[in-house]
Order: sequence, then structure tokens, then C-alpha cells
Amino acid sequence: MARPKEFDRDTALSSAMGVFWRRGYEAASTDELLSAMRIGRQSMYDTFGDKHKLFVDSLRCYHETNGGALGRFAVDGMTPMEVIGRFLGHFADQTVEERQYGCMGINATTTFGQSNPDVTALARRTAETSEAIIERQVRAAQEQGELAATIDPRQAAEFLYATLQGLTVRAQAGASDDELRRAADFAMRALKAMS
Amino acid sequence: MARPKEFDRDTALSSAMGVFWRRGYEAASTDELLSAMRIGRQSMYDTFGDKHKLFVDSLRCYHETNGGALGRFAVDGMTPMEVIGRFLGHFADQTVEERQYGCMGINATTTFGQSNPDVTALARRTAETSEAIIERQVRAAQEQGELAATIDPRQAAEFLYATLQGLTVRAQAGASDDELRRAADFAMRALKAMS
DNA sequence: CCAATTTTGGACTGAACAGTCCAAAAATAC
DNA sequence: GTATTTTTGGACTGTTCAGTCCAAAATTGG
Repeated sequence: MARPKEFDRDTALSSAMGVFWRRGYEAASTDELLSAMRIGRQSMYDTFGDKHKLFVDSLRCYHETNGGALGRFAVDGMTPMEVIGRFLGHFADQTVEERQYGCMGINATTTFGQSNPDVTALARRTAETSEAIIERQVRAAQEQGELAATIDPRQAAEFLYATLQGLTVRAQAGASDDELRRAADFAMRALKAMS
Repeated sequence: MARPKEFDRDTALSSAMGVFWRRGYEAASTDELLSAMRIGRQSMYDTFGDKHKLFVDSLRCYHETNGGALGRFAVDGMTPMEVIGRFLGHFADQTVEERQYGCMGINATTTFGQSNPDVTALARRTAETSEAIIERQVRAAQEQGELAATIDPRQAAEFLYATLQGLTVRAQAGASDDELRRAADFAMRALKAMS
């Protein structure tokens, strides 16, 4: 057999993801990507094809490592409604830097719209994953009597996910801690008030 | 005196805005902008400075022509809550094309984050304008007894604006009519349930 | 009708870009 | 140790980009 690759594909991909996330598709030059990935030009083209394929793979990597991020907000001892509250309120725990990079999925959506099938499909998968995680907490909240049983869990999850995306954009735009917290609190209070 | 400009500045700017809105900052080449604006290269540089200044001016133009767009949703004979319902539900009236271009302000935010002071300031102004329009309708709804007087109008407006931004992103990502309508309905029902 | 001033558009420039090519190095299998 | 295969990195390429330059055209004031 022949010489093995010196680098780990997933590690390099993760580095590329970071660059695309922070800089966006166009602003991320191949040179910048290669420096961050710590691999040679040819290795990148051999392994990933071209810049656009690398981006799609990076977005897939983001989906896999961060798409289930909501799931990690659930900590032992928290009630389902407390978990949902953290979904909406987690911006308070973020640094200014983290906020301003926003969500790579949203950034990809606003950059490519639906012009790219791969990006659209990945965005859809991320949305489905996230909504499923939220829906599970809504159902749990209903089972524990924290939330009215008459609420449609799927609809509630779609609403909460849209609100979460909105808060992400507001945070990226530089909204204050107070505004973000107030909007999240309001959403939670409105949810609890429903019957 | 001397020869007057052959083109109208605002008309040209409006055309540039359309290109930046649809294509994004980087993807909009100067050639594409000039074709759309129907002016020569030199005229653009003389009048607007450079591409980035043209973008900021375009964003300002967007703010001026579309920032108050929410205000136009209010039609005679509608109750304040019906108007708010249209804020959140207007996506149903949009074409697929309109949806996928999203909101130029959000697109600018996800492209530039807070790295550009002019963009940040304009995004902030647009947010303030929109929230003020929403807040006015919330107060009106309270005065007419459609909404509990105990609700803080500003907080409600912040919440509704974040939700609206989220729905815009969901629409841009290709969410179905049904999902958009359900999420908007849910938000309205939650709002009405509050005391 | 002429002088002054500005617009205009096409040619040009230098830089940056994504992507290719190729020779040398490295690692395995035998 | 050698043949084979693959990686590697740097040089290279053609294109595209934002922005500049300049000469000709156009318009107004007198």
C-alpha cells in the first residue's frame, strides 16, 4: 500500500467549519482555510473536491456537532420548562464573540437562500432535528403538568424554534442582554399562559 | 454651470439596493450593479464613492423604503390585534421569490455581524423603527381591550419583533406555508392568553 | 457660438482569487 | 533495500474583481 494521510480529515474539516462560520462563504479564502486546516492546497482539493464542496461538508459537520446542541442544554434536575427556558435564554451565557458569529445554519441560509440544494437540504435537516428536540421537551412539560395538555406540541415546537432563530439574529445584530432576556422571558410567560 | 447628471441618484440607488438584496454583498459584482443601475462605472464611483459605501447607502435606502413597511400593514377597519396578526402572518401573501430573498437587514447582519459600524447602526435603527411600530399597535390593542393591560408594551414588541425575524429566516430557509402560518397563529394565541 | 465644466464610457491596472500542475518526499509491501 | 503508490507543497495559470485613468461628448452660461 501507499503513504497514509498525515492529517485527520475530521479535524481539518472542523477547522474549516470554524473559518466558514466566522467569516462566511465568500470572505473565507482558500489560503485562510488552508492555514486554519493546517494542510496543503493539494491535500484539500484531493480530499474535499473544491471550495463549495468543502463548505457543504463544513455545514454538515456543523449540523452534526452543533445541530444537537439544544439537546445538551438539558441538565439533570431541570424541569422540561426550565430546559425550554434555557433554549431561549442561553444567549446570556454566551460571550459577545459567540453571539456575533450567530448560527452557521442561519448564515448559510441568508447567504444562499434556496439557490443551493445541498445547503437547503442541510438547513431543513437541522430545523427538523432542533424542532424534534424542542417538541420532546414540550411533551415532557405536558406530562409533568407544567404546560396545558391542549397545546399541540409540534406547533409549539415550530413556534419556539422560529423565536429561537429570531433571538439568534437579534443577538448577532447586537441586541442588549436585557432585550434578549426580556424577549425570551416574555415568550416563556406567553407559553405558560396558554390553555 | 456644467452638464447635469443624466440619471437620478435615488432611482439608481434603488436599483443597486435590489441587486444587493437579492445577491448579497460579495456576490453582487460592480458590473452587475452598474447594469442594474444603468449608469457608467465612473458615474457610480463619482456619486457613491466605492462599493462598500454604495452598499451602506443601499441599506439606508432599504431602511427608508422598507423599514416602515410594517406600518403599511395597518389597513382601515382592522383592529390592532388583526394588524399584529398580519405582521406575523404576512408571509402567506408573499411569493416564493420574495420569501427567499428574506430581509436585507437580516442578510446584512448575518454577513457583517457587528464588524461594520455603519451596518450595525443601520440595523439598530431599523430594529428601533420596527419595534416602535409594533409597540404602537400593542398599546392600541390594550386601549381597545383586546390585550391585557398588564402586559408591558415594549417587552411585547421586542418579543414580537424577534419572532418576526425568526419567521423571516424560516421562510427564507424554505419552511412551508403551513409551518409559517401555524407558528404565527401560535404566537398570536399565546399573546392573547397572557394576563 | 464659444468657453468652462462636468459627465460619460471604455480601456486599463494591479491584486486576489479558485483551481491545476508537477517534481520531490515519504511511507508501505514485498 | 527497492519498487510502488500516495501525499505534499510550491510554483503556476487564467479569470475576475474593485477601482483608476483619460479622452471625447454633452450641457450650460454668457
